Amino acid sequence: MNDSVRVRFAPSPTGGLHLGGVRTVLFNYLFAKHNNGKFIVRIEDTDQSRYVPEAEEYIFNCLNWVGLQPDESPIHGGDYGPYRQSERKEIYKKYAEQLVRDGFAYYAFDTQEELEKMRQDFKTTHNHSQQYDHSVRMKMKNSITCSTEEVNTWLKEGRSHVVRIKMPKHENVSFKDMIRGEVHFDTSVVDDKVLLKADGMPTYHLAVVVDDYLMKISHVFRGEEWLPSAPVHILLWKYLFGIDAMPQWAHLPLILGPVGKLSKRDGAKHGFPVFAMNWTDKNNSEKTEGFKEKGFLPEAFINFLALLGWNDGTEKELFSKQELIQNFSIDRVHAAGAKFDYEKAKWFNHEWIKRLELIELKSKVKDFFSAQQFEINDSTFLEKVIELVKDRCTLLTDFYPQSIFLFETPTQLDIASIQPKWDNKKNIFFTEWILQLTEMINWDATYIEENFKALTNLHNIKTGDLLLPLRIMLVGGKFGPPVFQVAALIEKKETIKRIENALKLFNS
RNA sequence: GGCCCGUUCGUCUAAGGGUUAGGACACCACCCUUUCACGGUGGUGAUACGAGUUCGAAUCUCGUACGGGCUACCA
Repeated sequence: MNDSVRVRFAPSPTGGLHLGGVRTVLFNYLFAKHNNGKFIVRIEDTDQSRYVPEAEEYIFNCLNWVGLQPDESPIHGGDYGPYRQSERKEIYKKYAEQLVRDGFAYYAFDTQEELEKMRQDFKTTHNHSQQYDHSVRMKMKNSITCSTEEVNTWLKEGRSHVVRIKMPKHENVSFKDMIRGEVHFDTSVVDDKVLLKADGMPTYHLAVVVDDYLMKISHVFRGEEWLPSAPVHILLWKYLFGIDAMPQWAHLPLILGPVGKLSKRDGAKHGFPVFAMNWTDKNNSEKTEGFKEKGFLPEAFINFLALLGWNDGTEKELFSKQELIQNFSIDRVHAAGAKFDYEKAKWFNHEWIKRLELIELKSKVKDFFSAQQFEINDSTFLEKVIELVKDRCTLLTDFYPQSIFLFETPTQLDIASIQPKWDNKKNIFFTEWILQLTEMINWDATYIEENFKALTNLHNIKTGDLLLPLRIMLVGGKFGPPVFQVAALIEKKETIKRIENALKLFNS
């Protein structure tokens, strides 16, 4: 449809990658791929105080895990680099100065203390926090209020200063959002945002406009939290590159937690992950659990994320990445925020565990066993195990408890649930069954079951009364696949061994 | 406080003037299952409120209420 589609995800390397961040990546990616366009990742590392060195690598690891690979990025290369804003510092400075020259921005020399004083002085019951805007601009220390000589001297002295945009008074700025339609702002209520900080780094507002222009970004998908600063960006586009060159905007609905915008805290409080992968905060060693380690499949993860704010208009809910690419369209993204539902997320995962190719599932299950210090070598056996238990596994972490007894003898038996009804009659039955099992030649589930039932008849005991004891003997608890299939899988020798051991325990 | 965005079952959503307001998750009941699940059938459950436009409004308009976001030399 359009081969000049270029979109970008622009994370700030300050910590773990949030659910909402991944959803933004997803919509960018799907839009790009649907339109044969390019998906770019740009690192917005302009805040030196919040910069976390490990975060960038972590972000790319997450993208790798979910399978949303960038076409261009600091590590994938590309023709529009550098892709880290810290490496583009000089570029922004040039544009900031151009804006000052053209009268769209100005130097401001106010110290932190002076800013604080201003906010206090102008604070009223009706104005919680006074902005640095047209109403106070003339009372502050900047290149509009001070003489040219003064300003030049300060500049020469290297006095600490920022560049601020000069918001026009009473101008209507509007643009067409792809999701929300026309959105209007009165520039009088927008403040004179800082464009270039005292350390020479740009703020987001300047950098985003400059880089989107230089990197030829055609469409911008970002979270709804950016909507209020859109007028600043629109004006910068107008001043710097012309409104015709401006990309199309789409402000994505927020992903909500139990109270407001979903946060890391919500996850900790309610026991669900919020980050894509495990993240450890180096400062306080605080660990935050990720969807990957929690046992989610990337297929399920992107599937439920896509359905948070988008649907294809049919009742279809299960989409592979390819299907998402094919069917995605921005006009089916809706405007209201979506509350994250962990139960539904788990349902998606369960569905994907059931439908994923055995080969792919196998290696993941193996990894989760390794995480429990248990190495699986017999791949064919593992396949049988997966087929047998996958219906009972919602998360990949469930495979271990749901099938470990197929690999090794259970150490803990739930004796309590059979003890009250255990008697010598049952003991005699099992003792005799062991003898029959020893003679058995056809070791398969149906055959074992038939044999078992025949013997219960002979002993005049209800089969149902013996099934649970057998299950506890072989599995250890009241769960798991059909008990004769368990016996078939663990083989004759092990079955007999487990019954013998359990018998000793039950009778003591 | 100001500005901006939003509002259909508890949750995710369909229905773009005419439907008994549909589906999915969760929940409940029954069936299947001599365990636990899967699966199957059915059920509870929603258009925030008030005006207007219209023969007819969940759908268009306005107001109110409520929810959310922003209001940093953070993104």
